[in-house]
Amino acid sequence: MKNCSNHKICKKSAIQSANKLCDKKGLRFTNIRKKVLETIWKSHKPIKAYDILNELKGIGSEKPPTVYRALNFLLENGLIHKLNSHQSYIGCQHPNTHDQCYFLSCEKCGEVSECCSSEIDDVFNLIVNKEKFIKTNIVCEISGTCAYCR
Amino acid sequence: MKNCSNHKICKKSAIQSANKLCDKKGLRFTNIRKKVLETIWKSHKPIKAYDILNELKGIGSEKPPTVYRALNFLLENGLIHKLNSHQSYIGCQHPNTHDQCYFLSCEKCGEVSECCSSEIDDVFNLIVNKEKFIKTNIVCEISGTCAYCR
DNA sequence: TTAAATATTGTTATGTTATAACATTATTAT
DNA sequence: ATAATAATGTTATAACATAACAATATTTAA
Repeated sequence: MKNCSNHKICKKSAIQSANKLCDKKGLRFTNIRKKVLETIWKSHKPIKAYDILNELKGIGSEKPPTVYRALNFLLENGLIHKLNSHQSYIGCQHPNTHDQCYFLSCEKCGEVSECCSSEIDDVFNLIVNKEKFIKTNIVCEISGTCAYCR
Repeated sequence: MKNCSNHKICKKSAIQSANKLCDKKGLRFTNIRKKVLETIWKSHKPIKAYDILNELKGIGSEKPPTVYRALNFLLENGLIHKLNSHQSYIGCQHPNTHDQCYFLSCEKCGEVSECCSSEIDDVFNLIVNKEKFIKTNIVCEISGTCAYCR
C-alpha cells in the first residue's frame, strides 16, 4: 500500500478528526473509545476484536464487551469499518465524507485501502433500480495483490 | 423475491446439476454433501451452518466438522456461496456459468438473489486496473428491501 | 447544587461460528 | 487383495460476539 508516507501523522490526524466529529455531534469520545481507535490506527492493516482486547491489557478494560461496545460506537459513527470477509476492523480514511465504502485488501501485505468511487456507486444504483430493490447497506470487499506488492 | 414459481423443481434441478457437475469433474457427491446441499436449497434464504447441523440430526452426522467439510466442498466447487455479511450459506443459482457473484439480500423476507452482471464486473475491473491491483476474490453483498416486499 | 435521568463501563456468563488433531471407514488405483 | 487416497467420525477447543445485570460517571433539570 504505502499511500501514507508518515503513519504517525496519519494516525494522529485520524484521532483528531474523530475528536472533532464527536464534538460536533455531541458524542463522548471517551478514553476507551479513543484507546480502541488508536489501536486500530496502529497500522493500515485490519485488526481483530480480540487482538484489540490484548492490546488493551493493562488499562483495566480487557473484557470482550468493552471492546465490542467501543467498536460499535466507532462503527455507528463512521470512524471505522468492519471487513466482513475477514471479521476485522479498520479505521475509516475519510469519515463522514461519503456514504459507501469499498475496500481493496492485499493478501500479501495485509493492508486494506478504501476505494470509494462514484463509478461503483453508479453501477450499484443502476442494478438496484433495475431490480426495484431499495438498498440500505453495501458490503464490498475486493481481495488480491496491491500495486506495492506486485 | 418470488422469482421461482415452483421451488420443488428449482431445488430438484439444483441437486441434479450438482450431480452432473460432480460427475463431470470426477468429484464425489456423497450422501452428506447432498444432504447439506438439499438443506441449503430448502429455500432461497441463506442458512447458518449450525441450522444445517440441526436439520441433519437423525442421519447420524450431526457434528460441526461434518457440516463445515461439506460446506467447504460445496463452496470450493461453486455450488453454494457464503454470505459474509451474515455468516450464512446459500445455493448458487447458476453454478459454473460465471466467476463472480453479487447478492441482493432482503431484510424483510430474508431472501437473497444473485445479481451477477457484466456492468458490475466492468466497473470493478476499471477500479482495480486504476489502482494496479490484481483481484482474486470479490465479496459484494447489498442489503435492503426487495421488489416483492416494497 | 443536588436529585433524577441517562449514558457508559464493569462483570459474569454464555451463545455462536469454525477448526485442529487424530482415529476410523470407504473408495479408488495398482 | 493390497496399498494409497479420500471421506467421515470424534473429541476438544479456538475464535468471534452478545445477553443480562450491577456499578459508576455524566448530563439535565428542578
